[in-house]
Amino acid sequence: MATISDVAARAGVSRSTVSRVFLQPQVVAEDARRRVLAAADTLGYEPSPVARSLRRGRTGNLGLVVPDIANPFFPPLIKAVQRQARRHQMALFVADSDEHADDELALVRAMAKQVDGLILASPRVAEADLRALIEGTPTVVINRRLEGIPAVVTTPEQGMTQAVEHLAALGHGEIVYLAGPEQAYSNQQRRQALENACRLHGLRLSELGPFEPHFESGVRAGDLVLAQGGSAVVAYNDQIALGLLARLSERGTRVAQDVSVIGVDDTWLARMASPALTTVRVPAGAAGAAAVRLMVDVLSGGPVAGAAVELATELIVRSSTAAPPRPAATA
Amino acid sequence: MATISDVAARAGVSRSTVSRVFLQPQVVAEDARRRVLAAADTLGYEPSPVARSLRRGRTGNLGLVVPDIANPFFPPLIKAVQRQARRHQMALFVADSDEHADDELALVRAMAKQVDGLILASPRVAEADLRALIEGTPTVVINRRLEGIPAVVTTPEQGMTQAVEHLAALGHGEIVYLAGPEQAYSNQQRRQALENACRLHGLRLSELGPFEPHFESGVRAGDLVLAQGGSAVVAYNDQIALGLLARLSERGTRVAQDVSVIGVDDTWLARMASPALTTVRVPAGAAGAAAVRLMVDVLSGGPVAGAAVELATELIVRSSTAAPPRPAATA
DNA sequence: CATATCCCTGAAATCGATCCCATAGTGGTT
DNA sequence: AACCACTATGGGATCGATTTCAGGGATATG
Repeated sequence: MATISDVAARAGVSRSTVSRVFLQPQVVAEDARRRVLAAADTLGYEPSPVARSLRRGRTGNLGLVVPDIANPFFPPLIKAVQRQARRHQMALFVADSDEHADDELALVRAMAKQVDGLILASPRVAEADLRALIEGTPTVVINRRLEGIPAVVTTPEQGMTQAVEHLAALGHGEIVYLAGPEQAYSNQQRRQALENACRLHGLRLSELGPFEPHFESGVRAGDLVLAQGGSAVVAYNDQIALGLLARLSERGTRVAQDVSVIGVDDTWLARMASPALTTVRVPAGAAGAAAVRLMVDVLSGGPVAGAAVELATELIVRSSTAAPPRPAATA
Repeated sequence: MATISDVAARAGVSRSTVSRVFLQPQVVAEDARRRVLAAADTLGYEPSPVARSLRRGRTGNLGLVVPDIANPFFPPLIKAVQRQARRHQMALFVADSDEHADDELALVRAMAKQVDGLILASPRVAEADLRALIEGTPTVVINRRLEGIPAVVTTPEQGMTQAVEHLAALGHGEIVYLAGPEQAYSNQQRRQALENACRLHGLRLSELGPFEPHFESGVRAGDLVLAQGGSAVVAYNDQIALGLLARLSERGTRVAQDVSVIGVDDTWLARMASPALTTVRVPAGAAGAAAVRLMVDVLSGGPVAGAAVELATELIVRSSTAAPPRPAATA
């Protein structure tokens, strides 16, 4: 690989000049600039990002840690982050923690020193560990609140309220919540929103779980729901809801007619399921983009220590919800 | 952030000694080692990966570029690569090219100099561009053959042959192939395998497309299939097949009974669809792991220039295939 | 006691760039 | 002619580590 010195020698200028040609072309004389570019071209020279990072103290890279790439909620978020990062001339490095706190820590540790900023989506790590680790690395979290750390959170209140109203309007009197991972911030948030809405509209709420946010968990939940009875189910996320849908169909229960099911996230799977899944849309892409914007503010020294961007959610009604089989106490 | 000099000063040793404590602890005297570790601990020192990379000429990072993280085929591959990389003490950086050749080039360019090796999954980039870009960066490709570049390819022959045999045995006399992106190596490979198998078993083969490998393409394909008629369809991948399934159901056509559908990839969606999708399993995880192993060989100077690992595929029969509605010419 | 051997340590060069500072040269102004 | 302002360039320190090489000191050997 050619270095800046090689180019300088070939172009008959100093290293400084070569450097300038790439950083502030305007200040270099037309003549010298052309010679440098020609030399760089024939030598196939490109500035070493590593050396540049060392000297500058910035890498131009952003890191993103997600709990599970296979969860269809995250790809749109990742894509949005990548697009937004590119817009600010930064490259994005993504890592997957496999829903595992230890791996998450290891990943954060590996990344922290190689990126200018770290975006953590739905981190599971214990707060103390996390704080210790990101000491010195600008960090933005998505879907978790940590005092003093800028965050983007989606607020389930609106969506969950709409969901409860929707079910109440259809005549349901009680709701079963299929809980997500106990330590997940989103789970606590969603449960709380659901509780509040139910209290407000006089619906009974029961809970099953916790479940890992996977399709298989939903399948397992299906049997529990059938055993316990219940006409309306709200799942922690679409994946669980879809597993539930599959299992209910398998066991001869008609989704919507017999049991109404609502998911959360509105991943593309919700649309493709049959029946199409009624779900609370969570703006994943918007959250990712907002996180990058926050990060940019942080990096440019903005006073955003505890800033939090809140993004609303909304219910998307499709075909997995309907009036309960035997009219409940509507009147 | 504390530097090696800070630690050295605090521990009362030279920078060399500090460095050695982290690289070859055995050669440092017990006493000095303890002092250094203590100093490092209180200062919260960790060697700067950037400086280390510059000096060593290696970053300890691997890069992986995939065409679409949202395609459920890739997450298992990504996870496998990440796991395998970790096993070799390397961190993995993932980037998504959005099925876009230009973006892919830009990503490769951004990554190339910051990683020790690059793994390109199903690259769409034109061969010449690619070769120019990876000049000087050890590269392994997955699902594409490029003379002289080590590769891991999945061979559709076995799976496609089994698929054709399966359909033929059920009594189908012709197959419609829903093609993937024209320039995709996998598409050419799969079409070819299908052609050969059809010729061998005397089935007629027709083709629709090309389609982008998305659910929506499959939906669109559904109408084309219905218009043209045909009792058996093989799609480029599961996503297209699932879109097809959804559309056929929507239009009142019963999958399996009226039209048999076979996908390729065996992503987890194939299992969850209803009816569950018969599909050709492509070992994504194994491919990822194999790619890392190849990469490690390359990096350790092994003579693997043109090496190619081939991974077989197999048909997984589920519920989307059945005998054609009116018995075809079986006897 | 002199010398060889082995361990441990530090000095200094190096990786490839950036960037501050000094200066040579040019042109304009009085 | 003297001076100023300004532009383009080069020299050299620097980022934070690794690594080679040489040497000091302790121990063993003759």
